[in-house]
Amino acid sequence: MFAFLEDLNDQQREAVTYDGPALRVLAGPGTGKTTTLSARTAHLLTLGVSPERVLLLTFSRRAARVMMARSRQMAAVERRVRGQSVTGGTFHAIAHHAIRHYAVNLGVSPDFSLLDQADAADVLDLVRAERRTTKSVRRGASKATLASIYSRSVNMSQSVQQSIAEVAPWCSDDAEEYSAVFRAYVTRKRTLALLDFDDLLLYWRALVRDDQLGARFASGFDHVLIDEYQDVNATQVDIATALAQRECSLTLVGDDAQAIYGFRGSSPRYLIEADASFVGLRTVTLETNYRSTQEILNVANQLAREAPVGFSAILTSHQPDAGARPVHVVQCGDEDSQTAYVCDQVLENLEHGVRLQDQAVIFRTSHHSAHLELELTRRRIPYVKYGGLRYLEAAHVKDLLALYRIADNGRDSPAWFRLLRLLPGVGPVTARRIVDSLEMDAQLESRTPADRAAMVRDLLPEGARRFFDPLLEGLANATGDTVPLRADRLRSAIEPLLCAVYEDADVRLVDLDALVNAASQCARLSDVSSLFVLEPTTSTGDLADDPSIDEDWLVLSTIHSAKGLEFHSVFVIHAADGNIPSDMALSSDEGLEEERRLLYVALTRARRQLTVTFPLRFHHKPPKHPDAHSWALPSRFLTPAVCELVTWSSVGCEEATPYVGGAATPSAITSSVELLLTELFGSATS
DNA sequence: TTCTCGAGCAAGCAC
DNA sequence: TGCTCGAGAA
Repeated sequence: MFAFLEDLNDQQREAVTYDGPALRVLAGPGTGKTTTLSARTAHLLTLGVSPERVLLLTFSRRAARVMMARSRQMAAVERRVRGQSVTGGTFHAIAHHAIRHYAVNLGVSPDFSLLDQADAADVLDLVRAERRTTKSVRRGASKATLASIYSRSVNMSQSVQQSIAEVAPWCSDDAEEYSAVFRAYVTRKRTLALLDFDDLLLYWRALVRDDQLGARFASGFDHVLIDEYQDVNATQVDIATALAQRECSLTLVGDDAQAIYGFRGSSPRYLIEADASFVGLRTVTLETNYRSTQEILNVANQLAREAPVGFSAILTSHQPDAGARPVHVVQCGDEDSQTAYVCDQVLENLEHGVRLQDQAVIFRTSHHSAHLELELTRRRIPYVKYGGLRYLEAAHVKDLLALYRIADNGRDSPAWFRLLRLLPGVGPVTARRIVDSLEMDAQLESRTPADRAAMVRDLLPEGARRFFDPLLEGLANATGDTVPLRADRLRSAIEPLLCAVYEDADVRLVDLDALVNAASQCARLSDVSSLFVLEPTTSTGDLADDPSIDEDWLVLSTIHSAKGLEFHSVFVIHAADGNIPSDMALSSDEGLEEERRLLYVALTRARRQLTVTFPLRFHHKPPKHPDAHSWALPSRFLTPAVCELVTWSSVGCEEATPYVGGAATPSAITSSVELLLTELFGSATS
């Protein structure tokens, strides 16, 4: 027997050594999912499967990296396998590679640019504006909502009408118009050689379904392993199915209790009903939890038990632990006391030898950490934040990426539009006019980016040329140079412009180094953008200010970004009703249940210490009531039965009453009463 | 046509 | 709190 098999339990070993067409591993949190998947990969390699014939699909680059490194390590112990890596990455990243490779066969321009979410929304907004001949009285969906309606229809293969009903019911009367906008969007993308995230999956699906191309693609792989299968959407299921039909052995790993991506078309039923889709599917269930104390699992189990459906697995801790600390719920007077409490506890843990890196503060939405971040900075506690504002969402980063995109795909109108508006004296009208004339060009496809830049120059107002000339020169000279050289040259070319546009340019320019560095790994400049978009660095800290390696830092993370991670101590903050569950999710039962799973994911990140906090009084910001606040209720998931399993305390407010959540009344009622009183009498504390 | 400034408003999670 | 949109001045 191979050494790495000895450390596994029976179920894990069964999963690792399974030999057949399709395997499903149902693995609750902390049950050794990563270990099992890595060991299975290592096992395959040890049996002689060559690494590049194993395809590992994950939902985050971090997961792919971890898994690939571990399997390599395990296999290396057997001394039979060289340190070569399996093929791995996110669905979108693998799709991207495949489409670049087969672009010509797929009828896609090999120079295509990739639109991220925001880019896609911009293009949609643009085609909508172009179609709006008469001034519509009704105010439509925001461009972001527009994008999510589109994406939903595509990913769930459902009508626009249906998607609107789910996402923006107030727009239901305009379904026809939205469909027309989406048609125009599709056409526009094709003309300009643009692909959005959804297109990546659609084209990949088309590829694997095609008789010849699909066979060719699939023949490159013997085994396909898919992590977090509860988070796949219909398109991804189709891809998996097509690969299975082409004789790839499939391993699906997931946990329906941790399905938290319904908003992008995922559904846990694909995992649950996998036995119907895959012939000969064998199922292995992992139930022993190696992560958390039984105290923590009891709370998670109780939360699970109260779900109307699903949550089949009840977790049992492997750790016999007499002295385990109970789960702590802390009711805080307001946000200040919540923040102070968390900071104090973190420091206290640190004094007891728990490194900051082994402590995490997790929350429902990115901005929930804003208050805490200020205080951490004030107290000089270093931290990294996962999720939230991404490095590549920063304006100046997108500016340089736009230039990179143009350098490869001179047709990329959104990139041109973005770049042109930076120039002094060029506003939306001029930029639009120039982009239009580029698109009108009969020889659109045959011109080089530098040719197009020269055309642009002629259309610019005099004052803008001074800034544009370096760009023109950068684009013109770029041909023939290596990618890193071009990347650096273009960065230099855009610097004067960015200095003129941004007041804090000196800070921003530093960020661009990361882009230039990334270029050294890329075959083409537009891949720099793809690299960042598809395999995003998970924290802003990764790139912005590389914290020195030996430094310790606290982890802040959204619940979504925390999935798959574990920490000695976890603080779940802002666990008030309205935040968890988010009041935006309350319109449907599925929405509410997804929020329950979200809390479940949050709780099960903790190994030894779990603290849940919520501020009783918090500010919110309706117009005209700058000082308004409302009184929060604890999350409705903190039911009496859950509360029996935890200890309660309070800080910054009166004696703690084990306040029972389960409020059927939304916090909006308390808040509206409070608002009225504030309006009449002013704020009580100010 | 661009730019500036103030009023009004909106809201998340992510490849 | 931070952005988008509209009005008005350059």
